[in-house]
Amino acid sequence: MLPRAHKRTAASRESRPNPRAERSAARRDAIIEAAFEEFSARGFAATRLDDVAQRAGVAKGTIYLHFQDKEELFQELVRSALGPIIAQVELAQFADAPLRVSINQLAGLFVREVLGTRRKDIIRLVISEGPRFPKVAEFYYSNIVGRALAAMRHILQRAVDRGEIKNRIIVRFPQLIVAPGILAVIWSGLFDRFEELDAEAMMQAHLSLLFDALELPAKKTKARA
Amino acid sequence: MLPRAHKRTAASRESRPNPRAERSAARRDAIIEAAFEEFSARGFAATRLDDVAQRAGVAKGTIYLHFQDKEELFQELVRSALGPIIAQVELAQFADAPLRVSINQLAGLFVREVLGTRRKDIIRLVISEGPRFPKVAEFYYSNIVGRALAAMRHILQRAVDRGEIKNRIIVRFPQLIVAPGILAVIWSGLFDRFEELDAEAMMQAHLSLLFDALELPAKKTKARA
DNA sequence: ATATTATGACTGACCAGTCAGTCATATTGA
DNA sequence: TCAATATGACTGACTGGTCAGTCATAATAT
Repeated sequence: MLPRAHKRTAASRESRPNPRAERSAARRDAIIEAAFEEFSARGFAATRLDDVAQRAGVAKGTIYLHFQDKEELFQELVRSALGPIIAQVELAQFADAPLRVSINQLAGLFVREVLGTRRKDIIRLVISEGPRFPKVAEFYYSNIVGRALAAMRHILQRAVDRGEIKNRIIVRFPQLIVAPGILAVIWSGLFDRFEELDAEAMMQAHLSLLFDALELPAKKTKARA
Repeated sequence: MLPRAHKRTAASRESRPNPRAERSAARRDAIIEAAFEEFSARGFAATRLDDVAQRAGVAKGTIYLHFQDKEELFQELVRSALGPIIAQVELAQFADAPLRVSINQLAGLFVREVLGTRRKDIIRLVISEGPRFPKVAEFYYSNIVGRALAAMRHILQRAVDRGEIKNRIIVRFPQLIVAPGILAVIWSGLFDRFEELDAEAMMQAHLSLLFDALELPAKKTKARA
């Protein structure tokens, strides 16, 4: 929910720089920011709202003025982090560019806006906690994953129609395009201290291999028992 | 509480030598099995050892006869689930087979022994909880991920040497081979109810595309700002 | 008999969520 | 303009419940 910009009474004065509502919104943001740090570091169950409050410089009760309960705080955190990129996700499909350009654009968006920011920690959170928070999983699927897949299918189908690519299997599994990105997100949290992984270079290599393969005619599938 | 049923009636004893050690081991296994169910469903922090005990048909104190504490139980759970496949991981590299055969073998191992079993839930657990349990992450890296990567690099390097593949970028990023498998593990927990994903078919498609691409000569990399 | 293993009631720490009270700011009225 | 009054955002001590880990006691095996 985005109940920002409350009632603005009739003669809404635009001059006032610091009305109550503004202060209040700032606190809400501070709480979400603090919740992000704590939830990322400890996971949902192990996070103490006392710590969130302290980090936000706020009393615990204040959290409950802005959020129903711990779970709603978590959901709002995910919403507010992912909301801003939702629009961008669907943009790529409308540009009538060649396949490589369109896909590189989407991949670039992912590398820049997710892997390159703390949003990757949000993705990790969704992966970790999502199964226990149907609302979060649904929001994430409806607003990000589902749309991104649809956009990619659209782009890919167009490329097939144009004859840019010969192998249509990728239209069935557009997930293959982003899989290394997901792996990179997971890797960064788990294994970076054992072995560094250059996510952008890997993504680059991946797309380059993939495009090469897609331009070849599809082979017959081997029958499998 | 569930049926206790622990009073081995005098008659039952003559059949086999049921030494204490055997009974004890069986209980340990039951506890680990129960812990698996509970940890998978709720995550580490939200799992109650009371529930684990009940599910295992054991009193809570019994858990502490086998494991130091909750964390050790969790670690042992991961160990015991992943242990059996460690050996297999390194086997593939010694067979002197063509690339496609070797890699398909590894991929088959993954699909069969991980995606096809409840081990995928263990992987999910490691992904979710690993960042907060360095011991688990390290065990997983040292015994599974690291070895698998090394084995794959070995196989791939040999294929390069033989001229089976022309593009050596994959030697640098063998992660690209398994990325869709990881995505499938995550997908199954989060999004299966919105959109089914045929992991094996996707893996098949992926490897087929990848092999095709690898047989082509590498192109020049585009310089990037 | 007695050593080993199992039990489950118990303890103490911990923490989400509450609510009576405070106080800075806004509104009103003269 | 500036008390007097109203508002509601904010506070933090408190409650009720939960749960990891303990240990005195009981069951069982040898």
